[in-house]
Amino acid sequence: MNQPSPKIIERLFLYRRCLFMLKENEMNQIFSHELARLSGVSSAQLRRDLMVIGYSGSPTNGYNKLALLKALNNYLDANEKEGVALVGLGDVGRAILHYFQGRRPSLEISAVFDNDPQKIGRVFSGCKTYSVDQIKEIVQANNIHVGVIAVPEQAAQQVADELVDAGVRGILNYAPVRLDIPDGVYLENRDVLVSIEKIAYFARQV
Amino acid sequence: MNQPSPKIIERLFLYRRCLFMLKENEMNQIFSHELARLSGVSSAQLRRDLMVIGYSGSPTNGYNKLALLKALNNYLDANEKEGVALVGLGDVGRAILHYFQGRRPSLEISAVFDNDPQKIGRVFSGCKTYSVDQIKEIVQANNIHVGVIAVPEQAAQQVADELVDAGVRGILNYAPVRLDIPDGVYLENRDVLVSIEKIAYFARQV
DNA sequence: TCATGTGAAGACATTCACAGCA
DNA sequence: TGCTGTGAATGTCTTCACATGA
Repeated sequence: MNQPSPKIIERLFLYRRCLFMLKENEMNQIFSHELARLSGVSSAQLRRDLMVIGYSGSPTNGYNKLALLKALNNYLDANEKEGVALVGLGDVGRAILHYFQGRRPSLEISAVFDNDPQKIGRVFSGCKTYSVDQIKEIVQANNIHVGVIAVPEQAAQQVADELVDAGVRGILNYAPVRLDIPDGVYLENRDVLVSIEKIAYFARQV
Repeated sequence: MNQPSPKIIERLFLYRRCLFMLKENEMNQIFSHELARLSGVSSAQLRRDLMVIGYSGSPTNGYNKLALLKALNNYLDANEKEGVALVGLGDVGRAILHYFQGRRPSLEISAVFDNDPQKIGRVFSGCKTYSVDQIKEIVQANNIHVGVIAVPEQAAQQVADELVDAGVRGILNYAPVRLDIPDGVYLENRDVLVSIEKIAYFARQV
């Protein structure tokens, strides 16, 4: 099969999280409509999505939770631990760092960059802070392929260029600018301003 | 025309922001391919999207920036100023508050809620903090229809229920849980963990 | 009987391609 | 000529509906 779409991948991560939250329960089987309900999707969509990971349930008993979880882990996670570079330690950067660190065994923020001399050299949430001038050096030395941009809009494009130059292949951008990124680098934008405006727009419609 | 899709609305907000950034330039006309380039979409898509706001450009000169901006404002903004309720003043809540406040003339965070007695009653970024027990009272008194949830996952569903009960019609959820929300309330989820996992997944693909 | 897996249909989104106009 | 606005075509995503098997 071709590369599954970002939408499918996102839902697979979501199913995994929902399954994970249930792991404690005594029952170790779950039906597609149950997991679908927890995830907020239709059961047809859940079953269709699961086709891509090649795990099959039983028509009588549904899915085995642990086996499904294992299949999802196997499909979604890297073999070795992966590092993430976080650029910008303002409110947004700090929020991401505190929230993210330690949540996923196979993924960690392994370098943080800022241009505030007060912060450079210090350790936050177990993660050392470097100058933004060192992006290329540190990202390459640590073999990092994922970057999160949480700097003000004026600095975002330059940071993106440096990350890409250093070999980063996926970028999550919280700065409210459209980044110019070469093909082959996966980019998603998370603009709080646009998000809230959009919610407000739809809240207004009858 | 029917209600345009969330995707189209989001891009309209994006076009507006790109136009706004250009406002200073001396030229007051812009071609679809120029604005499309800045926004990172195809010119065909830009033109198609603009159909919904009913603004027409000229084949010779393209679009008039100010007229287009005005048409977008008219289409996207409410007539009166709208209030937003922010629940949770941890790292995420603070980041949103600092970033958002004062950016849009027609939209402001007009009430903040938290359960930390140290914060209740204080004013942050011009915005008074209330106890989460007061959600219904304050949201209704201020005629708020948009809520942003930035509380830990355990508290999120209850906060959502209270917001909906108070009359909120659009929710932006930063807590890493799937919320159960009645039809008619517009919901979007922004889960940092899933976002980064997804980026890492695609960064890994050749 | 009831849930899975999946071909086929349907809904939705994007792109193509061209008429019409200055 | 070169751009806009848009019908038609293409592509993608979601749902339907049913054969299959326990």
